[in-house]
Amino acid sequence: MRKTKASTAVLETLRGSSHALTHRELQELLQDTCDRVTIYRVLGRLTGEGLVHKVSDLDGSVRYASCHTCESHGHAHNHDHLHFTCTTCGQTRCLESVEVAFELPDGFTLKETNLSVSGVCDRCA
Amino acid sequence: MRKTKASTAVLETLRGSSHALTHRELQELLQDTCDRVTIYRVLGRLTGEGLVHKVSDLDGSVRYASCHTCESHGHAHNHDHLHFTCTTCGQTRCLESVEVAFELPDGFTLKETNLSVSGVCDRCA
DNA sequence: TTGACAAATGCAACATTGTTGCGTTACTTT
DNA sequence: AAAGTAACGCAACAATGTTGCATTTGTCAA
Repeated sequence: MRKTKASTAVLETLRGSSHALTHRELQELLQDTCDRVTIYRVLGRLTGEGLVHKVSDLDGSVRYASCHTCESHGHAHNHDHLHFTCTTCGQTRCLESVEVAFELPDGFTLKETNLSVSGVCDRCA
Repeated sequence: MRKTKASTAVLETLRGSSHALTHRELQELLQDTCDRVTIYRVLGRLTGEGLVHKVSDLDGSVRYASCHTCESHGHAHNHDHLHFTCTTCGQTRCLESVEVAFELPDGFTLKETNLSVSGVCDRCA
């Protein structure tokens, strides 16, 4: 994957954000840095590379967040943390510290996870 | 909420399915029973009533499933079970037997959950 | 440093998914 | 049976995501 104006801008924006961003939010933040379509393609590549992960909310809206803790582990990516969407401020944050425990029934094998919950966050409490 | 041709058809279809259905799948199954828009509105009402729940997959696609175990508990709905999407057959199923345990940090309060994982299911193993 | 190849971009067009307004239909209640 | 309102169909719109193709731009090797 090449280092381009668009890809670095997207990655920097995601890294600079405390919460997960939608495509729309990214587009607004990036203004005229690059095209709408390019953002989609960059996000696709970044998630493929494991630098970013995709979160689908309870309502079905899709957001992206940079992998803070993940990168340090090299290729053993672990996105099994919880995503919290605050119903007051609307922000979706990665709660990387929260361990989620579950056991799949016999015959099932695990590949990826997307664990989202909603409620009121600490800042809005 | 009134009992209409559309609402009963949607609910029966969801109840008769072993897996969660997308709007598109429902539309194909219901053929000319009702309009596309009506399906959206019925699904909205059914989820509001707690007879159906909405599942957002890892990839962001939205599915609906009838609440099998939930209904028996009356109004204390519990959708905290796991949703499993098989990457082989593509079906998303509710694993109601799987308990998911996690603890939110101080200051956070829980409202709803959407716990989705992917992998290979028992039938495709 | 330069040239070449391929990846990445922009643009336009399209596809899918979900929403809204409004006049009409059909449940439910009395 | 009548009335009131929820639900419907249709059309139009809005939002989100995808694809094809000509052009630009990183990257790598000479």
